[in-house]
Amino acid sequence: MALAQAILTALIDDDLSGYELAKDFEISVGFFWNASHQQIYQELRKLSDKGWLNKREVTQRGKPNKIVYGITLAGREALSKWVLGPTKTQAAKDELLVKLYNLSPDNAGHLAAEVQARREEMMRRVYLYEKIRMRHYADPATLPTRRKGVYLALTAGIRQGEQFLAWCDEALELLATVEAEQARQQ
Amino acid sequence: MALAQAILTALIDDDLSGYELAKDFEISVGFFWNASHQQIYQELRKLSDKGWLNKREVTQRGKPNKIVYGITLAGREALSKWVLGPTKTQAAKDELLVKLYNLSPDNAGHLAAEVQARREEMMRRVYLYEKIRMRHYADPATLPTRRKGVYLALTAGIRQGEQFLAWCDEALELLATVEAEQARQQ
DNA sequence: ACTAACATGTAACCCGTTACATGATTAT
DNA sequence: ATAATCATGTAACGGGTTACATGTTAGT
Repeated sequence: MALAQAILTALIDDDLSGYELAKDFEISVGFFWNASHQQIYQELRKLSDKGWLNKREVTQRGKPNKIVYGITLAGREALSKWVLGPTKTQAAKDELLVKLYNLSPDNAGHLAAEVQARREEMMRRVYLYEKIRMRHYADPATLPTRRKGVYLALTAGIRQGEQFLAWCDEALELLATVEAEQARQQ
Repeated sequence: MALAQAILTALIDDDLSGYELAKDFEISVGFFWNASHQQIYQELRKLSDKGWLNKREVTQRGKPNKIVYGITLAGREALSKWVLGPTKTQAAKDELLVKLYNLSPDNAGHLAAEVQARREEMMRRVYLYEKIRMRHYADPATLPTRRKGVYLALTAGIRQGEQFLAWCDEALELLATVEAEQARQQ
C-alpha cells in the first residue's frame, strides 16, 4: 500500500501530472518504486478523493491539456505519519535467479544473454543516478536534512547497481565455461 | 507468475510437503523468492491439477501425516521451457528508501532504528548463506553445471547482502548527525 | 500518410496478503 | 494446563498487470 506514499513523495517538491509521474517516476523515486500509468491514474483519483492531493487543469498549446496534481497539507501530514510507522521488509523476488537454479548446458546461452541484457540496462541506470548524485549530492554533510535522505537512497541504488554489474561479470564468465563445455561435447 | 516455477525448482532435488516448502523456502530459493503457506498450498493444488506434480501421503508417527509432492516429467519439461522464455525485470520496491526521501529531524531516530533492524536481519541471512556457500560451493569451477547456477544465485544474494550492510553503516552515521543536530537545537 | 510522443482513462483478471479455521503431538 | 511445533486448508480483499479505449499534435 505504499504506492500512495511514493506518489506523495514524488510531489513534495514539484507538482506533476499523471503522465509526468508515470514517465518521471524513474528520475525521482523510480529506483525504488515503479508503477504503470493505469495504476497511477487510479491512485491519483483515490488521493484526490481523500483530500491529500489537489488538482488543476493546465492549458497547453501544441499539446493536449494536462491535469496537474499538488500535495495538500493533509497529504503532507498523512505522509509524515506514514514515515513514522513500521516498514514492511520487501520480499526480494527475482525470476532470473530462480532460473539460474535450473542452469544446464541447454540454457546457458540463453541465460547469459539475459544476464547481459540486464547488465546493460543496469549500466544505464547507474550512469544516470551517478550523474544526479555528482551534480546535486556531491557533499552529503553540507546538504539540508531532507536531501541527506535522498542522498542515502540514491547511494543505496547506485551501490546496489554497481555490485550487480560486478556480479554480472562473474556470472558471464562462469556461464561462458558452461557454454564452452557444451560446444566441446557436441 | 513465477511462484509455480519457484516451487518446481525447489522440488527438483527433494520431494517436499507444503509445510516443508513454506518453511524451507528460505534455505532453498528463499533468498530470491518467498511465499506464505496459504499461497503455497493453493499453488500446489494448481500444479497437481496440471499434472506437473504428483502427491503421496506419508504416514508419520508422533506427527500428523503429511502430503509430499514430487515433480513429474511434465513438470520438468514445463520448467525447462519456462527457463528459455523471456525474464521479467523485477521492479525494485522498497518502502524504506521511499521513507528516506522524507527524512527530517522528526523521523531521523525512527528511520535509524528501522535501518538498524534491517541490518541485523540481513546479517543473519548473509551469515546463513555464506555458511552454505563455504560448505557446498567453495570451488565453483569444479561443480556440476546445475550447481554452478546455484552458486551464482547464492553469490548474488550474499554480495547484495554485504553491500547492503555497508550501506547501512553509512546511513546510520549520517542519520546520527541529523539526530545530533536536532538535539542541539532543542 | 504514418509514426512517435503527449495525455487520460476503464475493465477484467490474477496474484498476494490477511484473516479465519481446524486439529495432533511434544515439551515445559 | 499451556505453549510451541507440525500440518493443511478456505475466504475475502486489495493491489498490480494486461488488455482495451480514445484523442491531439509534431515530425518525417
